[in-house]
Amino acid sequence: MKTKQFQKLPGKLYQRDAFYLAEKLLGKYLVRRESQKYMAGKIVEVEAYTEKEDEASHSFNGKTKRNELMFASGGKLYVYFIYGNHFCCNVVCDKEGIGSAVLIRALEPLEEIELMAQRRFHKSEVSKKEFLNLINGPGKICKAFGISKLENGIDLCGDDIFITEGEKVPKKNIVRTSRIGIKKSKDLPWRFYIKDNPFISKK
DNA sequence: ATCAAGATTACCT
DNA sequence: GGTAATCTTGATA
Repeated sequence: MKTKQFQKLPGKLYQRDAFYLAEKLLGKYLVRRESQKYMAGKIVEVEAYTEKEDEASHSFNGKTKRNELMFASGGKLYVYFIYGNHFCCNVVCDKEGIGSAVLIRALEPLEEIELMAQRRFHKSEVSKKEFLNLINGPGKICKAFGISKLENGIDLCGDDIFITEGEKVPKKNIVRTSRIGIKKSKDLPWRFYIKDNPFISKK
């Protein structure tokens, strides 16, 4: 695969806070290994969720069985099930005991696009429109990458799911807005995406 | 034991 | 633009 030349992000990067990590993850490559295949996409949209002053965060009311991964040491994958249908994946960040994570909201397809298309549309050829909609949402990413409850807690420093160095995104190309799809804490500007990228989930 | 909400998506007009 | 589908979780409305 073309992306294998890139180095995995160092584990200590995930120990930083959610805002630092959210911006840092833009332009990096999320890679999912399945036997010999490596699916990959460029991270183009993320959201930060923290424990304090964030009513929309799963961690706001403290640790529960569902959200305990958010309180783990940074560098794990936190996967949750929502609306009876969809999984969403988050990068756990900060130190052990701090309940924060970065939601991966949208990717630009890079590798194993036919496999992603199979998972999403049950066919390997996609139209232009289907290509744009392949992994431009948190539920779609998990469907295409085959991420479910089984992947909850995976260590991103391992070989199954990891994030590599990718493309440098200049500060001026990072847009910061309020988050999407939540009712509480709507006004906090904790969503970040790459300016003018066609694979953003929503304007 | 019961219930309402939810970090979404696809399909409708 | 609007909403049904679908089910796990956490609080007890």
